Amino acid sequence: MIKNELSKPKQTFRNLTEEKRLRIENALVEEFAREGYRRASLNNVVKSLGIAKGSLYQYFDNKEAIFLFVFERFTRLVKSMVGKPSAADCRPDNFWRTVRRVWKAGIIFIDNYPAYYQLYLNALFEQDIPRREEIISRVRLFSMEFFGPLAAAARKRGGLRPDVPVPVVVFMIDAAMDRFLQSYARSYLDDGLELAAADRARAEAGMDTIIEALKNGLGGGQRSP
Amino acid sequence: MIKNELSKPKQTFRNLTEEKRLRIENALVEEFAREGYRRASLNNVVKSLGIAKGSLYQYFDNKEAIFLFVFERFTRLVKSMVGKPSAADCRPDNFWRTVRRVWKAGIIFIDNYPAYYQLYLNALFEQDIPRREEIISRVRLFSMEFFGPLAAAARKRGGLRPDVPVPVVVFMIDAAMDRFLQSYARSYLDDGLELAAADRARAEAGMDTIIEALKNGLGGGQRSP
DNA sequence: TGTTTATATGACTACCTGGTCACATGATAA
DNA sequence: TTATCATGTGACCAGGTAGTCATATAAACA
Repeated sequence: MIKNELSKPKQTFRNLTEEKRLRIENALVEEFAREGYRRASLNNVVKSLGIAKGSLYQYFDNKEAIFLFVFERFTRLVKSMVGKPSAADCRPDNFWRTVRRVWKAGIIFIDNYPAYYQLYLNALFEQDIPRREEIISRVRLFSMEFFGPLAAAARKRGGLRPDVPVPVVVFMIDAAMDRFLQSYARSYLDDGLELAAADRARAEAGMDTIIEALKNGLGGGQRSP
Repeated sequence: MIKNELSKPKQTFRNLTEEKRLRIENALVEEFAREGYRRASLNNVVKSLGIAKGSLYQYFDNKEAIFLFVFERFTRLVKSMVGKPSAADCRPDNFWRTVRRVWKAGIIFIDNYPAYYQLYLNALFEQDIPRREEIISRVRLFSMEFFGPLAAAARKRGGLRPDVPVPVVVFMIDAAMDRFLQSYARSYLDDGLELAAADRARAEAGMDTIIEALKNGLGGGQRSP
């Protein structure tokens, strides 16, 4: 995860009272989440906030800077919720427990910040997003950076199959987790798991089934040599 | 998969020569693939085609109808490439071979029709797409309809673990396949598998590793009871 | 030939966008 | 009080959009 700031609001913005700043930040997230980057309308935002268009440009340089600022808040939120691997996470025999912990953090994140999650989905698949590759890999690399070393350690200790390369392990966990969370967040993507209702208990049960299946495989009794 | 047509072009369009019709269809796919639905510009399309704006509206009712028409062509293409389960596909001990066949069909589809695949990705994640839920579930349900019965049969015969429900089996295969194909199609989504180069041979090798891992699990030697 | 019917055209409308700028407001300092 | 400076304002601009419609063209038919 690169430390550099993506975008800095003007001093004027930082001088605002926290209340007003948060009101503006929230309105911006909501708009970008609902409409994506390109279609998001700053006219809309200022209208809903009851401030003048010019004010927004006293706070930020342009639309791109606004988007990057909002996206950076998303990555900060994710990092603060998932954190770095703890000492317990690093014990190789805790590997699947750690997977479960991070996965659950994802569920909680969506419950707490649905708009920010939607913002991320939009960034993932919309074209012409400013510095798109950079901001997406900030999030995607996070997964590899987090799970990669843990998986490598677990594999060395025999907790993971030696014939599956670490990148494939991370890929599969990430793919299952991502798709699961997308289904959880957006009902019509639901694939028959019926997570739509956003019933946290049911979601966790589904998650556990999937993690077990990742660990033990889908195949029948006999293992290949 | 519902049979109803999503959108019908006007008679005028159907009266065109095949050459002109295809030229127009291709230009439309390219535009929607590159820009998504909302930002796609019909002005752009007619300019690049060298026809008049009015002509487009002689062929279709409006932008929505145009998009739905193009998307329907995508679903038709997918269906024609994957087809229905063959007799061989239905043999329970051929389950993983069938997974491999469909997965490979996905790779070939992306190689042959990259714009159509991009169109699908846009539809997946853009907001305010006409009849979005309907058209997405048309594609997603396809996976369940195709693999569901095969998985159920394989599970009954002991080819799949009895403690993993069929929807979970389909979910995991679909999630891995989808994410793999997304990485294959779009380099910056690559998660360390290095499929970016679109090297078909390497892609198939990666696919095989993932399928094996789906089948046998990521966990170490010992199985849970 | 003249007449009807189908298709092609592009100027036009109403509306939206991001961004600008001359000016208004209010607070602080001299 | 007056002067200075940060902040707030909204009319305005250039440029884009989807969609319309009167008119031109061409083809088919009488």
